[in-house]
Amino acid sequence: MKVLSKATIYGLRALVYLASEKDRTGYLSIGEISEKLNISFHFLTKTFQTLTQHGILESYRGPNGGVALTKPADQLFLTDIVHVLEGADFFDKCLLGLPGCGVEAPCPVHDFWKVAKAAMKNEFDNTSLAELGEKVTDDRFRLVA
Amino acid sequence: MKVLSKATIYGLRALVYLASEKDRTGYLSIGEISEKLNISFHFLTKTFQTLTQHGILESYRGPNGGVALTKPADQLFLTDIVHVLEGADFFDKCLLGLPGCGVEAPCPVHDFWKVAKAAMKNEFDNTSLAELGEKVTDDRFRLVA
DNA sequence: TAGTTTTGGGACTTAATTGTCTTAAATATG
DNA sequence: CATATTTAAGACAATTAAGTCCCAAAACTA
Ligand code: FES
Ligand code: FES
Repeated sequence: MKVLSKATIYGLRALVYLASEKDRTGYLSIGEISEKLNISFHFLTKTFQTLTQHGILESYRGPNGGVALTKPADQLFLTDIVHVLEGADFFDKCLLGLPGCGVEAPCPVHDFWKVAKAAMKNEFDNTSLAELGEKVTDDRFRLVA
Repeated sequence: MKVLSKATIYGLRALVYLASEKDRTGYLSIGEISEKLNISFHFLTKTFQTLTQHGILESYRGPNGGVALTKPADQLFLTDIVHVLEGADFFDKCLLGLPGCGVEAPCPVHDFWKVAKAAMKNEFDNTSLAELGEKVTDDRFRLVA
């Protein structure tokens, strides 16, 4: 069950890492993050550019530059990130790929899919980067294979 | 939120169509199904071959040939189809793409993802093609755009 | 048997995703 | 000002997913 693209997965892992290092002041370089998380530097850079353009991250160039969250991690939720990286219609898709789920006539799996989607959206809406970052800081949860 | 591949989506739509036409005896041709559902004939044929090879469908060649469910539609569940078309590990994937979800150390979203996955698996386990086919027969649910 | 219909299987093409690389722009330091 | 560091931007390559096509094999019809 592949729900998220690689770009989103890497972006999310990197953002959680950023949140988990909240004690460190200033910017964290993409080089460090990609190395620690074992993600391709260039690929992560592209994803981070998207996040910067959409106001999730701010970036700074040059020595001691890098990226930082634009807001406190407890004000950034999974839904925010997923909407940027997967599109605003992320939670509006028909399980059978038909257009207009919830708008046009439902497909035969709509009844339960609607419920499943709503439950997932609710979790994404209420899960902050801060919450996830703490779990990593506490070291009982992994961010890398 | 793209959960299923096109092959699975088409296969599923076609199987539900098959279940919805349960009054018709004998085989239904792939040509008819692909036409009614607006699916590429050749692409659907490939997916049907996979389903035939895995005992979900039986096929018959020649005039009046086609495909038919191997079992009554109330004995075929979404999980069966998805396991054939998406792989046996469909419900065992980490949301963040890490290997060994539920086996190795959990990632920070594991707690809620585990629950969401289990809920979905439960629905897939208990939803039969018969149930979905009926909804289509009753004509309040669509299988095509 | 010849011809038609239908699935089977594989080669092939196209499109999307994923990953790599190169160069430019901004910033800091000496 | 020259050089090093770091993100920005986009070209390019590799891989995977999606879709098309051709011909063989099986079965029926006449
Ligand atoms: S219409 Fe298919 S899930 Fe809503
Ligand atoms: S380990 Fe990531 S969801 Fe289970």
